[in-house]
This record gives sequence, structure tokens and C-alpha cells, in this order.
Amino acid sequence: MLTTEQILNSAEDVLRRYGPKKTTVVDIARDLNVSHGTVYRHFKSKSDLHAAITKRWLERVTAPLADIANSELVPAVRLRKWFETLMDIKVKKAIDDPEMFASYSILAQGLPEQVVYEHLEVLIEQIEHILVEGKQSEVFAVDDCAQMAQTLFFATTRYHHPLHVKEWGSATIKEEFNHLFALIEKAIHKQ
Amino acid sequence: MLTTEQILNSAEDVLRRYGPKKTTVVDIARDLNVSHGTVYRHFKSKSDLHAAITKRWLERVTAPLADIANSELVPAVRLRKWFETLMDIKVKKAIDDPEMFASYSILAQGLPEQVVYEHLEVLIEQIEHILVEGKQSEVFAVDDCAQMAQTLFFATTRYHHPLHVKEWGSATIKEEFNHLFALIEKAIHKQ
DNA sequence: CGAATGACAAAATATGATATTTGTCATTTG
DNA sequence: CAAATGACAAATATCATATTTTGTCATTCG
Repeated sequence: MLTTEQILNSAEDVLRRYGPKKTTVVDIARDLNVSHGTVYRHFKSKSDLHAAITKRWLERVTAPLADIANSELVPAVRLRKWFETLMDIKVKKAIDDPEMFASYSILAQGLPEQVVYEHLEVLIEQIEHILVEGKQSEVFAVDDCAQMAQTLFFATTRYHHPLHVKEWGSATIKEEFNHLFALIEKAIHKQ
Repeated sequence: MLTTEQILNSAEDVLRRYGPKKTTVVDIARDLNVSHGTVYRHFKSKSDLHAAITKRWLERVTAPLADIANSELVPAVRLRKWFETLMDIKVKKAIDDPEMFASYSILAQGLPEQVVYEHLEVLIEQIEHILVEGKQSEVFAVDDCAQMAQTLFFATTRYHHPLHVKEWGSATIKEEFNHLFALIEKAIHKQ
């Protein structure tokens, strides 16, 4: 019996082989030895399938971040580590496997805003969690942690948004990020 | 006798009429009542022409910013006004004349990095100028003004980079920016 | 002689006829 | 009867060919 997971696995394989433009529902069905009609019993449309593929990818990519957000590190260190990891993950994916990174970026482009936005919300909540703990232990002077989390996420857009992947090749990108993070620390650390 | 300026004027007109994909060098030449060979006496290639068109547009768009950077406003106010204006100009252009904005964005995409980068440098220097004066009058506590200017420019990427034009439609975009600017102020204002 | 032309080849792009892909659903299968 | 099939129409993509566009340059123009 065919599961949604199996379809996503095959989809990922086929995507890796053929790229996002050439991959058809029939290709994915063939890979699974079923008719393409069967795939449509699990996904309303190809876009729906794309959304599911992208969602799973986003979740995997950012899995390590949840661990950091919930770690025992002191909030100041944890916050920096969280952002550095976010950046490192993205840059690593983009450099190591550029076709796949491009593939997922292209799929994500074609998605309804909401799918990606929900994912961003999860990340922003993780930042919020760190800020709240920093506020409790009186190292961060933050009024509205949820709002600040969003502000920090958007302030670092250049360093994690796939639209800026081109700029990540720069030799100074990491240094740039360090300067920005220093600014952030100055703004949110107590006194 | 045909001038480079005249060509750019016609190019802009034709671009407005036909859009960036349909505009040909022959169209521009026709608009000027010259042969297209003549256009090539002023520009080495079509890309070169694109670069010139884009450059002029960028300069025009950001002209008001130089005035603000050099104004007599106290640095704290001036800095905020400078960023607000940058944002307002971009958003206004993108909303009022979306086809043209898209046109120039498309042309800019196809350009060598350098052309756009030079323009960004000018803007970052304007920020630096404000920071230097703020430092002199002891309202800003900034170590390296040039570096901080760059940091501020990149921190606000989401609010002025054309790649993010889609996000500018959000009802809360201005509020978001205000939060970010509050963060910046907290970081750079003395004490 | 500097500025512009227009004929030309090479490159890029539009066109449209053909083939594939998407999405549905009545039918089949286990 | 739930799960899968495969035949089908409509929407898209592909590909070979026709047309346009780019870029050059020997020639003309003023």
C-alpha cells in the first residue's frame, strides 16, 4: 500500500535526477511502479505535491535549529549560535548541492505565500523562546519578545533568505554578519 | 547630432510602451528616426545600453537621498529620514508604476554586479556621512562609521532591495521597519 | 572627416504544429 | 470497498523552422 511518505521519497529522488523543470508526476509514479492517477489520490495537484516536498525539505533543513533554541546554553550564546547555524545551514546547502538548492528555491517560489510563511513563523518562535529566557535571566532588555524575534529575523534577511544566495559567495559575508550581530547584541543586552 | 542622453530618453519611452522583453534596439532607433547602427556608435552592446538606462534610473530614484544626507537636520533625525525616504521612494515606485519598476529590476538583474554595486556604495557613503557627523556631535557611539554604514544598509535589506518588492505590499511593512529602526537607534545612540 | 546609413551574417527569438503532461473519473483489481 | 488503473480532454511543453534582432562594417552623407 502506497504512503504519502513513499511518494515524497521518490519525488525527491526523481527531482535530484531530473531537476525541478523536467520532473513530471508520471516520472514520480514510474519510479514507484504505480500509475500517475495513484499519486493524485494523495495530492490534489502537482503544486500540492510541490508544497509537501518543500515543506519537508524546510523542516529537515532547519531541524538542528530547534535543538539549539531548546538547549541549555546561556541565552546570549544560544542566540548567536542559533543565527550562525541558520546561516551556515543555508550557505552549506547552497554551496554543496547548488542544483538541489535551486530546485527547492524554485519550488518554494511557486508556492502560496502561506506555506513558507508558516515555516518562518516556527523559526521566529524559536528566536522568541531564546529571547524570553534571556529576559527572564535578566541578560536581555527586550520589551516585546515576539516582536523583537521578528525584527531580528528580518534584520538578518540578507544572510538567510534564498533570494540572496548569490551574495553568500562573497568572501566577507561572514564578517558582515558578525558586524550585524554585534549591533543586535548592543541593542538587546542589558545596560 | 544625436546625443547619448537623447538615446536614453527614447529608450525610456519605448521601454515604457513595450516593456523590457519587447523593446529592441531597432525600436529605440525608430523612435529617434535613425538607423539602429547609429545607436551602436554610442553603446557597445544592448547590455551596455541597459546598464546606462538602469544607472540613470537608479541615480534619479535616489537623488533626494543625497539632499537629506547633506541637510542640516540633526544626525539622529537625518538618519531616520534618510532610511524612511529610501523605503518610501522604492515602495512608491513599485506601487505607482509596477511595470516600470519590474522593467528596471529585470534590466538590473542582467547587469554585471559591479554596476549596481557602485550605486550601493554611493548610498552607503551617504549613511557614513550622517554617522560621522553624529559621532562628531557625540550623539552616536560608533567606532567604524564606514563599516557601520554598510551594516545598517544590509540590515534594512528587506525594506529596500527590489528582490523583496512582493513583501512591501504587506500592511505592516512600515511598522516592521519602525521596529528595526528602533533597534538600530538603541545600538548606535550614545549611552 | 566625423556622423550616420543600411546591407549583411550570426545569434536570438517567435511561431505553430506535434507531443507530453496534468488532472479526472468510470472501471477494474485484490 | 478501498486502492489502483488507464483512457481521456485540456493545458503545457517541445522542437524544428521562419522571422526578427543584434552587432559589424564598408559605404554614403553633409
